[in-house]
Amino acid sequence: MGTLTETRGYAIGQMSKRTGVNIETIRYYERIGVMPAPDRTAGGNRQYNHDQLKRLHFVRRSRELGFSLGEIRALLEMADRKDFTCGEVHEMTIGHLASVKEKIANLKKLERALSGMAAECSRGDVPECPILDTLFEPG
Amino acid sequence: MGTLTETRGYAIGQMSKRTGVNIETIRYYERIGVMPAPDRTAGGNRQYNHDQLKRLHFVRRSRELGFSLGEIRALLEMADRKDFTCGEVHEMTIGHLASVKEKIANLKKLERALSGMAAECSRGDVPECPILDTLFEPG
DNA sequence: TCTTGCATCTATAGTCGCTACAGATCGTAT
DNA sequence: ATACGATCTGTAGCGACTATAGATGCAAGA
Repeated sequence: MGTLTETRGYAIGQMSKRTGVNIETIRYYERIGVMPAPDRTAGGNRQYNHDQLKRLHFVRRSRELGFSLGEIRALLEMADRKDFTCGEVHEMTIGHLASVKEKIANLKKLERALSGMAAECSRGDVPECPILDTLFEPG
Repeated sequence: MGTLTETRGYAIGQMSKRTGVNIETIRYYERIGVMPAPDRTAGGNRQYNHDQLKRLHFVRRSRELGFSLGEIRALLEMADRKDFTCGEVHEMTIGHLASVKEKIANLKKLERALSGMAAECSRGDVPECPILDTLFEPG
């Protein structure tokens, strides 16, 4: 039965496979306090429970969305204490969205600059290149 | 006259002001071999020449365009040896451009996901939030 | 029961690109 | 001569992991 599996919990490798988070990274999350210290087997191996699995999913999904571990810690602390409001979470999300938009804008500038440089390049076999020339310019 | 200034070279602070690169960062570039070890005054202060100023400009502009220090080192080595061709530089630029485009695409995905989550949020004073719910989901 | 062999353990160092100290010395203007 | 800012070295910290070494744990087969 699944019940037995549940009471035994998940080994770190199981957690890794289920969430896609690297084993080393899971231990790292524990070290920095993003994940709690789990139970241990008699021999000292980590044994996670279902809540901890959900928590690790949360961390991974948030990281994928570009939240920093600091932001994730803040979100998790609110969720742990249950003292958050939906408005607070919304605010954090909007703030993060703004920084994502800014990053996109900056990268688009880069994209234009790189395309421009590449377009002016003859791609020839010659040892002179407008790209390098541009980069050596002071302005 | 400017000639005197030129023979004396630039102190690290001058380099920093002219290029916008932090003093600590200039020393860091020297440590990792991106910038050469400059001459020193009798007392041991760094004295840069005009070529080194140009080189630092190159590094800064390339960093602004998102090239890694590894890529910059490669470009500089080619330029130093003068054994590069325009086509090689073009190739590196195009490769970098591709990774910039990829980053933009990924960030746009994030942007959509974050906007979607924020839109479903009531922003209320209630301690329940569809954003957190979404993040806790396994999928 | 023993052995094989993968999984996991701890601790430490490395990555990238800086940035921030502390405490000493240099250089220059008055 | 002195004051003061600039620069010096060396080291440690950041964020978010990743990699390694060497020692164990654990489960399954003979």
